[in-house]
This record gives sequence, C-alpha cells and structure tokens, in this order.
Amino acid sequence: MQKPSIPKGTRDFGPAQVARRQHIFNVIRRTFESFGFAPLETPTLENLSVLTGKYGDEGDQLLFKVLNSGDFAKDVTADDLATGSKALLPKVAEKGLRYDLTVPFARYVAMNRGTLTFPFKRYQMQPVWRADRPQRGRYREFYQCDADVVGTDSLLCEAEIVLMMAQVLGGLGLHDFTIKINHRGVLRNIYQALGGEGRETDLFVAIDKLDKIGRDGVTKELLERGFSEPTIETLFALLTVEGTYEEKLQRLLAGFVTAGVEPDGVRPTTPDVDADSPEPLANYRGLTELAEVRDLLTASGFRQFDRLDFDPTLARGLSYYTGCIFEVKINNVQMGSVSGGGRYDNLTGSFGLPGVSGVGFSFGVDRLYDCLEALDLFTVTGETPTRCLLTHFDVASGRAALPLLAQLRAAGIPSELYPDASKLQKQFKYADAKGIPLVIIMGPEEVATGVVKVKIMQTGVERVLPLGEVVAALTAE
RNA sequence: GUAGAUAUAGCUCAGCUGGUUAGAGCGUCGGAUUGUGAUUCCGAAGGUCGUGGGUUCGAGCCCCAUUAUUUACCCCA
Repeated sequence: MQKPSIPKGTRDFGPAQVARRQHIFNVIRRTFESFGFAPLETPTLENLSVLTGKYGDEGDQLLFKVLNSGDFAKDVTADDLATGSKALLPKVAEKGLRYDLTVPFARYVAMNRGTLTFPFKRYQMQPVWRADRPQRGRYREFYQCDADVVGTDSLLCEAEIVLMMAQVLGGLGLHDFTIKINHRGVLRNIYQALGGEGRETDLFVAIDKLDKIGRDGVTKELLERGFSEPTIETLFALLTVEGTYEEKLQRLLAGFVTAGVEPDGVRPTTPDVDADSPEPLANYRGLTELAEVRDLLTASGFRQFDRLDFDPTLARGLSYYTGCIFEVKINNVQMGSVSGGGRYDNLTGSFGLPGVSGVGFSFGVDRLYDCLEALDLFTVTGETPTRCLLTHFDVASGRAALPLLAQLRAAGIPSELYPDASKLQKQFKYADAKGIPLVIIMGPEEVATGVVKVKIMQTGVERVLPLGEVVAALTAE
C-alpha cells in the first residue's frame, strides 16, 4: 500500500475551510461588482507562447509546462537532447498552466478587441500555478482575484482601486492594514535626480528592500552595484522624506527641483486638482498623478488616509508597470503582501494591440485566509450547511420521516435524515460533531402519536410539537 | 538555485549519556445510559519509530546516504 499524498505546495480544503474561503470570495466579488466589474474566466491552460517572456527569466522558470498529448517525444532528435532542455522544451510542450490572471486577460482583450466595449472592466477569480519553492504564504497552486480596467487613462481607476482594497479588507474584518502607493514616474525622477548613474532597475530592486534589509543593507548592495557614496546619500535624502502624503509630495518636489530633474510633462488632470499646490508639481507626472489620486479619493468620501501610505521606496518587481503601483500589507501578521497592482501602459502590446492602457490589482485569497486565521478573525464556522437532523430508530419510522424531511427542505431549511437506524446516541453525536443546531426525534412513539420532539442542541431545550406544526414553527425562528 | 530544521499511533507531540515489552493528550470504537449530544467515569483497538545502509553485545536515539515535509534567502500573491 502506498501512502497517499498530494503534490508539494498544493492543499485540500475541507468543508469548514471551503466555507471560510467562500466567504472571502463573496466579499471580494460583491465589492468588484459594486464597482461595475464583470466576471471573466479563462482556461487553466494557455499556449506557452502566450506565457513565456512575460514574467522575465525567473518567471519563465516558474511556469508549469504541460507535456504534449500522445507521443510527446516523436519530434525529439538526438541533437535536441544533446543541446539541453531549452531546445527540447518547445518540441515536447506547447501548453502551460496560467501563471497569473493579468497576461491571460491581456491575451483575451487582444483576441476580442473587435467585440469589447471600452473601457472594459473585468474581474477574475481563478487559481494560478507557479513552480516556486513553497513556504509561508507561498503555494504552488493559489487563487488570485483580479480586477482590471483597460482602455482609459483616467486616474479614477487608481482611486477606485484604493477604495476597493479598503472595502474588501474592511468587509473581512481586517482593519489594521496599510495600502502603500507609489508611482513609477516618481522612481524615474529619483533616478534622474541621482544623475542617471548605474542601472535603473538595479536601483529599484535595491530600494524596494529598504524595509527588509535596512539602510545599511541597501547601501551595501548599491555600492556593490557601482553607485557612489554621494549618490547614495542623495538617494536616502529623497527616499526618507517624512510627513503626510501631501508633505511627502511637496518635499520630493523640492528635491527634484533642487537636483534639476527635467520635468517629464503631465497628462490631462481634472481642473482643480492642484488648486492648493504650487504650479511646479504639475510638471512631474508621478507627483501630479499621486496628488490627483488623493484628491479623487477625498472627493469619493475616502476617510482612511492614515492607512494610505505614499511610500517612495515601493518598487514592485513586475517590470510592466508604468504608472501608479500599489501594495497592501496586513499589520501585525508575518505575511507578504495580500494585494498589489498598478498601471501598465502597454499591456496588450505583445499581443499585437499597442497603446492600450490598463490598470488593475489582485487579491491573494490564500494569504488573506492565512491572515484571518492568524488574527483569529473568522466568524464563519459551519462544518455543514445542515440546519436540522431527523433521527429515527427503525425502517418504519425512517419511512415516516420522509414527508417531513421534504417539507423542511421545501421551506428552505437544509435538512437531512440520519441514513442508518443507529442508536439514538450515535445520531446525536453526529449532530453535535457537525454543529447541526436542531434535532427532531422521529421514533415509533412519535409516529404513533403524531407529535415529535424538537431539540435545540445549543441550549438542550426540547420542545414537543404536532407534526403539522413543525415546519411553521421552525420557519418562524 | 543557496542555507537550516524536522520525520515516532488517525492528529499534535514526549521519549534522559544508546539498554529489556516505545508513551501521553486528542480523536476513533465499546460500555456505564436496551430513546438523547457536548460534560463525567471505565475499557479497547491502533506504531516494521520516513526509507536504505553502517557502527555496536545492543539503535527510536550515533554515523552516512536517500526521500518527503518545512523555514529563511532569491522572487513573489
């Protein structure tokens, strides 16, 4: 006999876990739909040509590839084998499991460009797969819940992302969170303020780690990557600006002007956005857009600015982001980000549809689940949906219970009849173990008199009711 | 890919410098209660100690290998 097992990084979800997960999905779905997003589902399998090259070299290695059907080795030559796996791969696998929901979405938009109405808003809640090393909060199969908009540059989308993040977390009872926001334009301006020394991406990767490895760690890493000490000094002066959202914007602005950073223009903004800001703010796209997002949030009634943190060190890995970027962390839990996203100006470009701007974000359901569990915030506990258990002792009383069972179900009370004529004790233990709140006793005595006992498990109180009144009495409660 | 930790009953874990027949709690099953759960009491079943070698008179314990799990790094949700 072999020991049963499941693949690394995958999990079974029992009834209680599914109930809790469904609760999370429901909160997210309700929020997405209330903001006008429509559901989309895409295949588990995508063609590898769609997936490869979209997530960088490391991402490509994390893709699960699916072996071709039939004789998958029929096109393989001795040369291919000698060359190695890279030459072999396209010949044996042409499909792979989806790695995220954004790329399949982009593929869908490009394929259906003729029939979609833009701006197109969709949400998607499906599993994705990554051949990663599993660890805390990291699985090989996990669910993402994405909401994206394509076909508009409006910063209202960015503001609404913040609103949705806050609404979902609040709806789940997770009130102690931080939404970090930054802008790729701000990062670029910082890079320019340093005189454009070294590689831009090296800089972003290093500063993104600031909260993890600290100032000394980042300094060391930048020195290794060829940045000079005065440059690093300037960098930290910009990165460590203190104050409110607004104050940080102003201080960075002053820093950019001092450093002589060339203004990178401005996209159209709403007229009165910068009413209380001096003119130069408008000349840096990143700062301008962050200011506008803040104003749109204020106008939308957003009141949780203490949980919205403009963090110039937030970089995020995925290179396709070009505008605002977001990341959400739950405080007081050791867990990576539970949500993240941003704007990408050319998402569908690689699928032959250039110039379409998209903005979106994603929740990690599995991490939200782990956070809720760590903070003991789950309220859903149901092991079974059953509300009422009918007990019986013999074939005759079991038969006699069936009409009542049907009536209960018709009345919308999820009910079941214990399938075997076991000892009553066993039937009660079953109800107790599953958390079924009501037990109706239906023995020969009850059948003969037409009067049944209804026991409320939690209190132990037992009521005696004529058969005909049971459904009405239970419905009333 | 790099580094560490762990592997003993269905589950969570004890098991001393290597010493006779490997333990507990929970769970399961039976009984006290032949028609009443959760509480109480009594009893029972359940383990080739991850796998393969080695050292030793003797290995759950020491050594080597191997597999699985897990944590951190990288990267990410």
